[in-house]
Amino acid sequence: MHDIKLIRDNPEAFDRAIARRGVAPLSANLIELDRKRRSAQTEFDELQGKRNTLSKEIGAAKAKKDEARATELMTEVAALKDRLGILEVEQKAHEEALTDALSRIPNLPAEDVPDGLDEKGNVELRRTGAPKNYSFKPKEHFDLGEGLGYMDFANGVKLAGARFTVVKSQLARLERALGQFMLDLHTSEFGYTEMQPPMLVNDATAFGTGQLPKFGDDLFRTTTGYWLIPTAEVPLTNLARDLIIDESELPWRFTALTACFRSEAGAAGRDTRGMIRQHQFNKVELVSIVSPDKSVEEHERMTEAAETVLKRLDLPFRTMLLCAGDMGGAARKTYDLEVWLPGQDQYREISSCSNCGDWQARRMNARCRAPGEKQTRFVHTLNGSGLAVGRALIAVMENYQNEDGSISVPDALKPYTNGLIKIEKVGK
RNA sequence: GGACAGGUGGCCGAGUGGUUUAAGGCAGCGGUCUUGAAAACCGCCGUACCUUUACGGGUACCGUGAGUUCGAAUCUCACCCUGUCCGCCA
Repeated sequence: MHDIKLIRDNPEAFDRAIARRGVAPLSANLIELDRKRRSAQTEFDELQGKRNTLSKEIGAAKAKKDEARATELMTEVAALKDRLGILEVEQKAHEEALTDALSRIPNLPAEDVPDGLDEKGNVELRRTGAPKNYSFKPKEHFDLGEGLGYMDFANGVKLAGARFTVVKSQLARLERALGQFMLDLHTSEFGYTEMQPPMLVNDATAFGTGQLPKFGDDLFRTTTGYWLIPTAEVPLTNLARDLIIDESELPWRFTALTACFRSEAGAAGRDTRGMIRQHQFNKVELVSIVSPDKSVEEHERMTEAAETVLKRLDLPFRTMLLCAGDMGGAARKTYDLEVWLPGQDQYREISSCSNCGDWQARRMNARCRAPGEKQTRFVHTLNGSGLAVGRALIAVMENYQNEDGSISVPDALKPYTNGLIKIEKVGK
């Protein structure tokens, strides 16, 4: 959500900024809508004030038993009614139109975000860790998983449909270990508080983080009107909704391991094999709520927390700075972490860390106040995957595979696997 | 799911159509007093929007939305939420 006052003051700058995201100029329309809204409201307020005064006089006249005077005043007020009704409807209509228009515009890119319309414009910032040399041709995760008998795509289809998988036995154990490891890291070393939020949310919550009104098609919805969360960012960020938080309490840092549900409406045909793109997957999410002057440094800190997961797992990755056209609508600036997948012979996204500035905070009406100050300010919100657990499982499988199709357990996960150090086919 | 009771400012709580401009209290902030503190006393003490160069002025908000009325925290309707009991249930 954008601040109409800012647009009013800097219309050209606003149009230039949204142009970087491929959006046509909007400021002239918005300003006109705002002008109409304000003119209706001003007149409405004045008339309403007049009515309130007269109504009070009616009360006074009746108290004095001056019925003649009261009747006279009542006809005077009655004359205001029609105009008042028209103005109220007009004001509300303009306000709704303005809010709706503003809520559909993506966030403005930060100044240090590069130009570009799609992923080709992203900038590689650094590479960490080097891909291993394999003395054999590394397999993709689905071949490894099926070879071990621990990744069952047929039963995923049987139980649910395409883009669902049943993970079994030692591999399920490994996935659980990954989640525990990540949560422990973020809570004990980076100060995040572990949460178990609802995985079904209402309209207001889905609106707050920006899924609604534009992207409802990407979500699953229950027949009772709940939305299945596409990421724990949605419930965790909305914890700040409708609050005025004392700035001495900030930052708030939350983490959660939840299932995430995505309809993948626009991804037909992409990544159809394997577990890369599922309707349901587990993810450890990081969310920070900070005062407005702290979000830039918090963004770096959060990205470091996500990178640390990959470093501890000794998985090679690169850090990308997304260009203006490739970011999600809520973000001002986004870093993607892409993990090396030797089976696929390429880097694949495993984390995305975004600074949303005040864009979500305005939608949620999430504010803060410095001690002793009267003025409230919108908080800044940040979210990042730390990491996508399903994809981390894939990355471990492909990077730690052995020639015989078994998978070594990374050192960092050994405390979580109850003695299991190698995943291999057991029994029949 | 059924029955009943509720939802008022940061918190408690009064308020069933018009001097209510939401009483009073607590907490908080400032002041007087005090070596300092406490107590006492005095004052301040919500959010947003519109308007104004400014000082200021105005409007809305008593769970949400609609309605009745010249006028609604108060009356009507719908919905949401909370509590208690019953039923069901991990």
